[in-house]
Amino acid sequence: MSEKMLLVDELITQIKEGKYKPNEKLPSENELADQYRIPRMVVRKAYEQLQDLGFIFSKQGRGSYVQNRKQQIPLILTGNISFSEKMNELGFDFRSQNVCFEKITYESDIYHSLKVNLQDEVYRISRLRIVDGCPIALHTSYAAKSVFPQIDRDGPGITSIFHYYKTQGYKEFTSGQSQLSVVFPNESERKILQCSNLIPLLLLESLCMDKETGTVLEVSRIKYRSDCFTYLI
Amino acid sequence: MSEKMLLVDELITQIKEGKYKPNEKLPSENELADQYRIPRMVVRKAYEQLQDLGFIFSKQGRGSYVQNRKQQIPLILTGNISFSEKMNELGFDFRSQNVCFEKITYESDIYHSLKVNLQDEVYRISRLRIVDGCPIALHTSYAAKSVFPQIDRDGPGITSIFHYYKTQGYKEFTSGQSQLSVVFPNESERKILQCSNLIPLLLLESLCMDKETGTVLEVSRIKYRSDCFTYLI
DNA sequence: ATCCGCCAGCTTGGCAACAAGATAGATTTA
DNA sequence: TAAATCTATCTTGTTGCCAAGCTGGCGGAT
Repeated sequence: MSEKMLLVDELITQIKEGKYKPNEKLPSENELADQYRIPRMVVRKAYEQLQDLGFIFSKQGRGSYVQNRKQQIPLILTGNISFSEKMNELGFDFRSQNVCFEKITYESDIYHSLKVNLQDEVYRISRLRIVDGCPIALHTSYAAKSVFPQIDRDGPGITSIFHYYKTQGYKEFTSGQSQLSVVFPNESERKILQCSNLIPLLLLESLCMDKETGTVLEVSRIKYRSDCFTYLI
Repeated sequence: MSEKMLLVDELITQIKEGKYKPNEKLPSENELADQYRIPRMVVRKAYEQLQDLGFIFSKQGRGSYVQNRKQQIPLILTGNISFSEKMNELGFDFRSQNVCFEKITYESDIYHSLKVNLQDEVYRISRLRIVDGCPIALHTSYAAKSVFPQIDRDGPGITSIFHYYKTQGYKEFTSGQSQLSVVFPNESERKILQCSNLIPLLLLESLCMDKETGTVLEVSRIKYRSDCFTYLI
């Protein structure tokens, strides 16, 4: 197993160093196997892992090629300006797309964070963040009907949640302590974010509260593709 | 390929839900293959990926077993108190170990950040952070001899770098803007951190400066095992 | 009764042969 | 001549078989 890992390490280094350019063909499995005096299956497994990691893609009958990597966009995590403002500041072609709106079944941690009880209706609103045509983050908000009585009607049209909050009479916001962790995408997230299964996602969880009253407006969960960003904090 | 990913997803979910307990034996490759009506090779590949991800381990002739996962320790990232202070605050059995001290060859970004010139000697000091006997972070500092004239003599004995700075006459520190990204461990990092190759590491890069004079004391690079922590910011 | 060795049957690991897809060039055909 | 087809050869993908390792039970020797 270690042989595979070492080969993966070496190939990643070579790709990053630019020995192989994007869309350039890599050595065939047999060539590499002969070169390193290792079984082809080891090279195969290494190539498969590089595919999962999003570094290369392979085509039967053709060969394996270097995937062109996303640029690393520096992103300011702190401060409570909205995502679109952040991106516009940096001068990126940015758009947002509502991908999902639905009522959720009871989830204790979310209901607890929102400070609502079991009978309350809670809705999930997911927006996909797209930069230069490339989906780079999935922003999911959980909001209660008891705070936003018309959420079930308005929900499907929301693309900027901060804007919606303002139309509902909330002017200034504070965010609770944010929690950061690393997760891998599940099936649907892979499809939506168009990434392979070993792209780590940076998960940022926080609460958004009304500055004046302290009302919890939403539980916010943002999953950023870690291959697209570096974060400044 | 998609079949493998779906199976990996499902098995991870089942492990997290506790369907399979730590050190419990998983179904054999053939059993799962029969159950899901898929080739054994698909199950094999799924199991191999779960090994790389640190969820299971396999023994030839025995079977595959659930790896007991590390607990998720909440860690406060912000503030400029030292790592050991942070951990003591949380009441963890914490120790630190000097794993490496050596002069580095020229690296433009580090030299630039330290604001030193090509002739300067720069040393790398790496400390391994261990909680409850489990290595969870690798803290690497780069410091110049022009700032710490006796660094080449003192270096090997340093375990707390903040303490060393204080002995050198620096009292208060500020940290520059921190940059956060996600990387995978290389060969030596895998060995030191005792983790498999698909454990994402949270890389936190920052500068440490003397509050009074603004002198850049070090470039700091901390690699945290993402399976051991959640981060509060 | 107890111990030891053998063997059958399970497990994961590895490999070689084959399948399938693509391509380039030679060859055939209109 | 030009287009179509065949073929040799390269590529990645798949499969099935056997090796290697472990376990438990059976049976014979002590």
